[in-house]
Amino acid sequence: MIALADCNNFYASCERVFNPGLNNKPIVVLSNNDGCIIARSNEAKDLGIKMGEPVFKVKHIIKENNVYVFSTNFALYGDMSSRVMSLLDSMSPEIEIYSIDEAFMNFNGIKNQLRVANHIRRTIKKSTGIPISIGIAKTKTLSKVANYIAKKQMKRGLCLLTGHNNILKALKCLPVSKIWGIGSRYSRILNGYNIKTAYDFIQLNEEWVLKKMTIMGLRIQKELKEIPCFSIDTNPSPKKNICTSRSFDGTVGSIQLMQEAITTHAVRCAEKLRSEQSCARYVSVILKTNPFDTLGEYYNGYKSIALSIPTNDTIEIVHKANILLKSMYKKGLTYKKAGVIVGDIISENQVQLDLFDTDEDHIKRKNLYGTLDRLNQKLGRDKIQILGQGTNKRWGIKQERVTPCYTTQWDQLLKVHC
DNA sequence: TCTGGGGTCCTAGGACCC
DNA sequence: TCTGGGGTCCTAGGACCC
Repeated sequence: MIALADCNNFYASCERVFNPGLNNKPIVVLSNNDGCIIARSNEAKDLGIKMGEPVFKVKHIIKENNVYVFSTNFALYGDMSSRVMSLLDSMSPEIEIYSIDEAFMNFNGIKNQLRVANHIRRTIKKSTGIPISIGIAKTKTLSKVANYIAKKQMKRGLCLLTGHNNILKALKCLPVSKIWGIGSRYSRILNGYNIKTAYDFIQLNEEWVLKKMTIMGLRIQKELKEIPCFSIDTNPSPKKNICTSRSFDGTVGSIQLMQEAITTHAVRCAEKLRSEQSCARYVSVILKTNPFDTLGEYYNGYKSIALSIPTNDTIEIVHKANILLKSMYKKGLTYKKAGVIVGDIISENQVQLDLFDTDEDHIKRKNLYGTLDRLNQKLGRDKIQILGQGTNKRWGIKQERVTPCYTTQWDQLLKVHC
């Protein structure tokens, strides 16, 4: 059995912890630049304020009802999250932290599951001030359903969803759009076939689901039919890419301002890489014009570039990001959003060393063979050899292929090579 | 006037190799 | 000169989540 613990209205609840006078009052938390609503207390939900709605559309509701408005404070939310998660961890044999405010717990073999869940709930509330709901069921997707019921019906924030008939009954009341993994797009498609509820969805032919909704859709369907397809991942794999991006407070046209933004984001990416003790093999820059400006040209640029060596070095990442920016930037356009992605992330102490170069003259200048000699000397063994030349398919550049080399002496290698 | 940020997974199709 | 198919890697884009 799987239990899903989900903090209620997490960001709003965090603000309340430090200001109990806000209890029972409507609260909203806003996104960057105070543009969108990203969290609401129950009172704010009751006023009809929707998730993700732009603030200007609900300004009148906020004013008329004295809704308390907060800008995001991610340092606070992150800290509160760690406290909640470490408590959950201490009370459960296995947990998977799924997001800032959610965790799956392995409840296999636990007797009196509702009583245990209730104990967890009360402990979290007492120790952190954060209210949580817990849904328990046989699969992850069903535990999501159980959690939805726990919140909806205010059953003390608990729901144990077992028994075939009970499950079917619950699925009959659940709109397809509320199923975990089925978003607005698939909901619209399913509704078009008159599939309105989760119950309707599980009646569908499996081949049809596979064809229309890929393997993910089929797994979701099986999970709703009590066949587990997603297991608890207690040791999540490291990130595959890291992104830092922001919308501007308005639009930006000048290349200088864009460079400042890209540089800031690139620096942040490098910091995140180092804090994870990782290196990235490519840098991407994203530029977006204002998608709501129907008159302007919509340009969603996305480009990548190989780094000569996997790196987490700030200077190198900033440099590459700015080169990309210059190649993508179009004069005359104004941009609404800019970002930097670093990807193909590998662990810092398990670096596969490839030597790339963009043209043969450059290789000669850098004296690749000399570099290799020094590298091999440094490593204390004659291990890295040039295997041949070729065009790197991924990046479309000429490349000297060398023996892959896994090393923990990353700092030294960088110093020697650069 | 004002519309979030940070991720993951899957697939189709092209390029390339043998 | 023309012709083939399977496997794999890679990219772009779509869909989703919180």
